[in-house]
Amino acid sequence: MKSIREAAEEFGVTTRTIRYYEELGMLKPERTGSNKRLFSNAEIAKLKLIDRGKKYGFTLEEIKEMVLLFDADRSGRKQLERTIEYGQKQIQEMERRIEELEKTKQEMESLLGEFNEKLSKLKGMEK
Amino acid sequence: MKSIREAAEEFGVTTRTIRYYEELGMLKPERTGSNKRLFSNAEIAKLKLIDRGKKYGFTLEEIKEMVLLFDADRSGRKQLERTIEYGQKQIQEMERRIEELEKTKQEMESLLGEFNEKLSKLKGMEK
DNA sequence: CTTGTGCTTTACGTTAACGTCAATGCTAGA
DNA sequence: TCTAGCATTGACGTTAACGTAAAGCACAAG
Repeated sequence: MKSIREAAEEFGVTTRTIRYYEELGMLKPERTGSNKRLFSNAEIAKLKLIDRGKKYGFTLEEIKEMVLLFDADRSGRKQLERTIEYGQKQIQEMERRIEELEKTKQEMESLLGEFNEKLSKLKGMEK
Repeated sequence: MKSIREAAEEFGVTTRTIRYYEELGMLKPERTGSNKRLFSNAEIAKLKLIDRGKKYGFTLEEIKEMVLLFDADRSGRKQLERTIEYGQKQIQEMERRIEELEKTKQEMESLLGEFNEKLSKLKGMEK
């Protein structure tokens, strides 16, 4: 069980940020007797998901949907099926993004290739 | 040469958005005699880069740096070297993001694997 | 010629994702 | 017991990335 400060430092965010995520319903930390937040392993795992999600440009609303996969009441079969279906959509979206990233990366690499050629020519000329 | 409207429609954004990118110095379209914007292939290529960049969460400021690789005055050797160096950094950053995306994707896949097991058990029980 | 349609700039409005500040409360240590 | 250092909940401020509205210019159709 970690305090809000420990959790915040682990992910390089402020405590305000963590409280904000709670406001949005993404986190549900327990409380101590004196009303202070306590973060279990499960809540820390959700923070990890949020951290990653932000880095590649999902909105908090989109991330929330993912996070809820960890929270969902999976007791019923119907609920379980819906969760799986939604999860698969998320995975497809990630695959799409990976492809686009690689496409752009390749474009930049070929652009840099051209620049390198130009540079070689310049080097050849100056001797 | 495309009009601002054609360019906007090609990327599913408004004309306001395109003017905003110009405000930020990311685009420099030519003008007609009556002061209307005209987008060459090079400007459209930059818009393509912006479009991609946004999709995986680079800020416009970050994207601007990339776009400037296309614009840079590459006449001098020093300038060319700097451009190449910067481009390589951008590529590394993309590689980092691709790795993270794949890591998260795998985590979600294993989570979904667990759910599928649970679902199988439920199905087994109900018969 | 004027009416409509689309472009122009200028300027203020909006939303997400926090930052910052104020007022208050617990609690460990001098 | 008092105070320093954390936590708490409001509440208002800020920035990026546009949206929206106003006022005017250009030009093709009727």
